[in-house]
Amino acid sequence: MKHRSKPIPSFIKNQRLVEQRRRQIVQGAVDLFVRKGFHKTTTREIARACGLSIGTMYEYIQTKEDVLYLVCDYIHSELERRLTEAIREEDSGRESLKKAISQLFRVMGEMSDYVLLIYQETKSLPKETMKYVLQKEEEITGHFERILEKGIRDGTLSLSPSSVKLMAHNIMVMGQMWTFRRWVLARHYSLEEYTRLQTALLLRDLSLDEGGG
Amino acid sequence: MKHRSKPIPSFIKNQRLVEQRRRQIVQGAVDLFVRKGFHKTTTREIARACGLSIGTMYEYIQTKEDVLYLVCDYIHSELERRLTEAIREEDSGRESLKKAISQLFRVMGEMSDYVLLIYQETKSLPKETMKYVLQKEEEITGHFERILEKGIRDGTLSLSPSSVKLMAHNIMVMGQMWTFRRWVLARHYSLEEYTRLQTALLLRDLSLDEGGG
Amino acid sequence: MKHRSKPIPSFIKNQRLVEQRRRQIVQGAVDLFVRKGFHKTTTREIARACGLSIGTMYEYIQTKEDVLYLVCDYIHSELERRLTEAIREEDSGRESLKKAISQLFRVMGEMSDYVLLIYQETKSLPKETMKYVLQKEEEITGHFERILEKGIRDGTLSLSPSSVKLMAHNIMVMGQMWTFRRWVLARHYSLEEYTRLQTALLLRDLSLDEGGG
Amino acid sequence: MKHRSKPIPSFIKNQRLVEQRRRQIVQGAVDLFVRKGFHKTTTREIARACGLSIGTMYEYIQTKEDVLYLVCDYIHSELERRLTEAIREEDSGRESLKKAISQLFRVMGEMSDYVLLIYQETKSLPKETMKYVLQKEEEITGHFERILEKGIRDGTLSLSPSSVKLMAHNIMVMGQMWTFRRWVLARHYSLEEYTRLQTALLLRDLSLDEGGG
DNA sequence: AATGAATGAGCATTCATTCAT
DNA sequence: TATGAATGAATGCTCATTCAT
Repeated sequence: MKHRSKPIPSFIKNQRLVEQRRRQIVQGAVDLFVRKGFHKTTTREIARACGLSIGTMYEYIQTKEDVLYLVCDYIHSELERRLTEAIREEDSGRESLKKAISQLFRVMGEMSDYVLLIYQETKSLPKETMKYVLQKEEEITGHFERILEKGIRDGTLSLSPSSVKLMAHNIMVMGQMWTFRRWVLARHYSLEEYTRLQTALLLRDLSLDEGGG
Repeated sequence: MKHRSKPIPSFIKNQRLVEQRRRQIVQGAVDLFVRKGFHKTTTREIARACGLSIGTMYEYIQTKEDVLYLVCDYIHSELERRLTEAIREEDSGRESLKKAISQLFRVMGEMSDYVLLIYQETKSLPKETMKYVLQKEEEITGHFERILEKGIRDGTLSLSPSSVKLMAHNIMVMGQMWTFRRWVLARHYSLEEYTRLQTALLLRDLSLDEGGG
Repeated sequence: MKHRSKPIPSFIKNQRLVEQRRRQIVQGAVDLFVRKGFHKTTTREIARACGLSIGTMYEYIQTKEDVLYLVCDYIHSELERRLTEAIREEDSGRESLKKAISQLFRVMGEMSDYVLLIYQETKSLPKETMKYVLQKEEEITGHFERILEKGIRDGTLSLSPSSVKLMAHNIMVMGQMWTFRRWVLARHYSLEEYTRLQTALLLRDLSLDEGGG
Repeated sequence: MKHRSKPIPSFIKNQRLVEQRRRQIVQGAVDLFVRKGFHKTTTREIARACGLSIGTMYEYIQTKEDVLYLVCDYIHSELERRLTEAIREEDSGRESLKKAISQLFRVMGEMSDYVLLIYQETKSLPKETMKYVLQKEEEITGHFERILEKGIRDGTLSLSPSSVKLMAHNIMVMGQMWTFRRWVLARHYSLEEYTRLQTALLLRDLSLDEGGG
């Protein structure tokens, strides 16, 4: 199930330009959304932030919600890109998992504002558009599912097949947890400590001698 | 550190009446917020839903954001009430934890719309008000910390003291996870299955023979 | 088939006030529409012209098109009111017709700007709303149908029944013609001349000795 | 007084090309205007409909209102062309009139959408431009004046000279009436019936034995 | 001659809040 | 205490027109 982005119509014919301008729009909007939230950000602010006139901006989008979608899609793509770059084909399942979890925590630490944004504003998207965003989220979780399955196959991880999906989600949630609860966790743990403790917990759940589910 | 609710000024002297009317307001607003989100709900709609005129409603609040705060506070109180009613003084730490986790998943399943609301709209509160909400959240997590500490003291749970807070948050997050990811989890697991699998995972992490942290 | 006006929702509860304010709105809007046309008149101009703030005006209407409907409905009502006040029960059909035609031309002469407005802007109304306006138009024509039928019954007018409707429309159109073609007719005929000539023509068509249809 | 079309400046030198492109523009615009009205049709839509880029289109017109003028002028020309092709020099006045009326009703029936367009949108033209359109309208009516005069001269029609203009306008209005009131007339009469009844009425008014005006 | 990206003034509409009654 | 009419700044979005290429 390969993810397809929702096509946003544009009045502009030059496709290259459309992509460039939309990157501009996303870059201008993302920090505004993070700082003020989607609803409190005005289209005029977005236009100013991305260096386009309001009229020009609207040549490349149809509604303000399109900007939110573009932002969410960008964040997800960035997330996925950075996650997958840590995965090597030749590694064992367990090794892959270790690296992926480590990268997950690092990336979530660095992109926590953005991840928070997705969780808080996805519901502001039109129903149809929201599905695209949720599907992308599921797809990212899918990478962990595949690592876990590889570990089961090559015997380096222990997990019942029916728990694979759940465990993949658990891993993702532990990553996101830092973004949701940083305001309190950071008072007690550094990101490194947090990463170490949570990784230990997760790997122990998947150890051979103990079994899972 | 006992939680104190943020005092919302009112023009009305009769404190009993203030409380009654605010309960009315919360009951009218909460489902609107769940359904449409805070920003897309108008004060007129809230007034209609709670059976007050717009003028009267504003006698009991100062701003629309006050309603959001009252709603968040109500949800948190309800959450805490239902969580604590499952905890018995005479139980062992391990026994308490089992019951509390079981109750947590049950309550999160039932209140998932409300919990989602808090996570999506807290950021719409004024900075100062937001602190009250986050503090209440932390306080609820505190109940699990205290159960874990009891289990360590009475020897029924195994956990390093420095991991207590983290583990309490992990438990809370596993509860909330159902609200955030229900859209996909529910396609693969029933709430009962989900509860059973996650509880097993959590309790195994805290088992005597395996040690924690 | 009694005409019912389209109900326009309002946020204001006091029905008396709604009617008063809507009269204000109509009075403010009608001359703007006549002078500039519906599309070139802004809601702010209407609000200013009727002495309401833009916000207040929108408490009494839902859309700008509602104002157009209110204006059309007002014009039609005024037209009908002035037409019917010339009709006496005790008159013969022929006598009624003479008076009605005379009054029709007088009223059309006086209200020609307004009548023109209806003809030029009705198509700017939403489909559903347009039906109400057209129905009212038909209803006004109906008065002439009934006069013609009376004349047939009392033997003072000669006309085949199947031509009654057509002749009623012919009469109406001759009245409106002055509003559509005043710019050229007025260069050659005074309204009095015009009325005299057209009335003679119409009455001759309905004379006993000649028969109709 | 021969009608001259209003000259619309163009940046393009090649006059042949200007005329061809303007025909294209009119063909693209006319149905859009009929369907959506002048104000609700955008220049972009017109450009798309006539197969020109927006920039190219503006090489051949100066403003959107120029398109409306071109459309009105085209409709009038078409109207006149089809009307005059039914008139034969060798016919008597009465014979000419019969044929012209018959053709008038036929053409009005076929072009009713277009005729309606002129009546509803002429007022959207700049004052100066509007005069050209009204003059053309008057010129078309002039054809009937000339036929009536011929009938007076050759003794086949009876009409006082002072009523010639009025009667010519009456004829035109009876033709247009079908376009204005088709929505109700068509429910009671077919176009054929309508034509027969109205023609009978008009010819009776002009009969020798009865006199006119 | 043709193109189409850029512009920004302008528009209809909303809605939290106030305050006279 | 309760009411609800009044307010107007603010917002998302449009579109005729221009002009550099």
